Amino acid sequence: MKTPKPGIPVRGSKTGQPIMALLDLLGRSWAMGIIWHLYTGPNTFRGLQDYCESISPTTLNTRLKELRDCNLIERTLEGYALTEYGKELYELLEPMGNWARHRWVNSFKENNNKP
Amino acid sequence: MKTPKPGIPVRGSKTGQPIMALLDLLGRSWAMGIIWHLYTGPNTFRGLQDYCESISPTTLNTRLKELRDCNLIERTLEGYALTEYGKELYELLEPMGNWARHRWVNSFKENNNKP
DNA sequence: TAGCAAAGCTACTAAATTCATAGCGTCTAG
DNA sequence: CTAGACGCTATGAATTTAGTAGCTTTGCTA
Repeated sequence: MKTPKPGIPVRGSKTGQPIMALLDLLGRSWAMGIIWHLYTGPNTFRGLQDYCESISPTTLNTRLKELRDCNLIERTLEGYALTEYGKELYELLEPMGNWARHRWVNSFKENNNKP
Repeated sequence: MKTPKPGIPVRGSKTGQPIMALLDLLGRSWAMGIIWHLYTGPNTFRGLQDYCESISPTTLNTRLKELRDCNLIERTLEGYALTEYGKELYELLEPMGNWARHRWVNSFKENNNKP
């Protein structure tokens, strides 16, 4: 699977606008989950496998490669870890946690839209 | 495809933590792209198809259903549009645009990691 | 120093998702 | 009527992901 990077054609943009490359990258299974989890600290391949429960090693490996190619994570002595860029991105993602918990959930209580 | 909602088992959380449900929902092809685009204003099914270029009507339709089930978009007389919740979510996504353009791209210039 | 366990994968097949294309039914304008 | 736009559905092929097994290396440790 081709790694989406700014400047090359990606899903949603033939010219590879950075935001579209980013949305393409993050819009793949487990990509955001991995970043979310790594913020708690570096982790090993098997550790991530356990965390993700249902991820296959094939997918985990390609996802890790993509995230490395895009400079969001790197390998350290303690396992995979977020880079500076990865941490910055996490911090942009973080507010979604509170929003999901405190705002989004309300939308399911209104007009009998049960989860 | 099962729509991920808070409170039910989703990818990454057997108990359906809201953030995991959200990451599951957004981690599907075109989901964030649709939200990103709809912020510019309501659009029709065919309009979205054109915008997304390579999306199939099947996928577009299931994605629209999921986003509607999760209260992020709705149908209006002018076509599909973001709900209040959808707009809120967009605003959380928005900073990623600048970050991608002004920060992330730099990571590809360092250490000859060409896009 | 032989054995064992953990880590980081690769290989392979099956299932699920997505794409690509064609076309149906409804509505509105001409 | 007829044509075109719209919102899809149907079908089959291609791509992605899951599931399981197991190889290779490293570091104990007995």
